[in-house]
Amino acid sequence: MTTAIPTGTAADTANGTTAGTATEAPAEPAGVDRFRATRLAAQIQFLAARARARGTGHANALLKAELGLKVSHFSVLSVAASGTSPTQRELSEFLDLDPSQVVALVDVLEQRGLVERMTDPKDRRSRMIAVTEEGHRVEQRGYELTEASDREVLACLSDEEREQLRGLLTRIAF
Amino acid sequence: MTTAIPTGTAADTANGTTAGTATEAPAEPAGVDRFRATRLAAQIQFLAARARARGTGHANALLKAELGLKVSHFSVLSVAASGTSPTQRELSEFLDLDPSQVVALVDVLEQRGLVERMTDPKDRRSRMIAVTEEGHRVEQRGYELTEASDREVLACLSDEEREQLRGLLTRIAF
DNA sequence: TATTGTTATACTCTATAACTATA
DNA sequence: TATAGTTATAGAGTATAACAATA
Repeated sequence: MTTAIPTGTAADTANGTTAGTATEAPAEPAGVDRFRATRLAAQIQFLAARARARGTGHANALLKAELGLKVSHFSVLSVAASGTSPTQRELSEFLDLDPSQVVALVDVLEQRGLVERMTDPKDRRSRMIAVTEEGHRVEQRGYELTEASDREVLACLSDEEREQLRGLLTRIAF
Repeated sequence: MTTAIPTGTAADTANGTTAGTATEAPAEPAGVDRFRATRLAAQIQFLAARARARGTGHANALLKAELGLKVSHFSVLSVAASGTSPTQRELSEFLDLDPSQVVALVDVLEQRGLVERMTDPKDRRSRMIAVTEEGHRVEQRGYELTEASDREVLACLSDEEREQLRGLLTRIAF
């Protein structure tokens, strides 16, 4: 929905002498692109927010279209499917979600038969989230979709640059 | 509020033989850190969302404490203060905000005397946002605060790495 | 007493539809 | 007719408080 950022903004090089409309001013970006020179637009915080918005929007669209899930659902499912038997409390802490949000997300996943709540025998207050076979299949497909989303949003970067970015973000995130 | 990510998680190297409590297992991260080995936690999309959440949370806290503003208010103010005389429509497009959101944000800024709405003489439907002297002072302070927030959140990176990150994110965001 | 999960609730953010004034 | 701004409103996302079961 909100992925309306027009592509091909700065890629209009190699124009040469094929000037159709008479726009010969050398360095005055058209339309809203002139704000890219703003000092706000150079702040990493601002850029990260934009990049995340694009990424989440794109991934949400892919996941919703094929699996009827959102990124938040997939996050819970993916951690649960990693063989670590997380409790809801742990999911809440690791994914920066409120415990009540985890309840709602697990409810959806459970209703679709993708996960099951199992009481932890070591602490009967806790619920360990186990993933069903179908859940593992959906998680696998969701992973492929989110990876494809990543590649598309980061298509302007080389493989090496993507790994650079992953490394830098990992150090910030943890 | 949500910036409760505990620091000093993986920095416990160089422990040698000073094992106080008998935890001699070589590679089993404690608590919630074991989920960092999840393949979800390696996705750039996931990492960017985390980094942004930390950054926005921190910047919001600083801005609210000293200026009573949020990042979204500062974004509008900062673009308006850049000498580009943006209209609300342009702010909406560049900042990925709904036009109705821009109305509310400009309302707040105007009520505090930081900006003024001026009808564009070339198109009397549009409102150009002009920044007052006080608005420029607040924007300057807000910029310093958000820069400080950036530096603190990115403290784990060297200056060179920060510029690398800025460059990569710029290409993704635009 | 403290904690996990749960429910209900409120608050914020975001998106939509209808209206006005201009074009 | 179409667009900029405005208003009201609905929906999603997020946070808070109270409760039951368990520690």
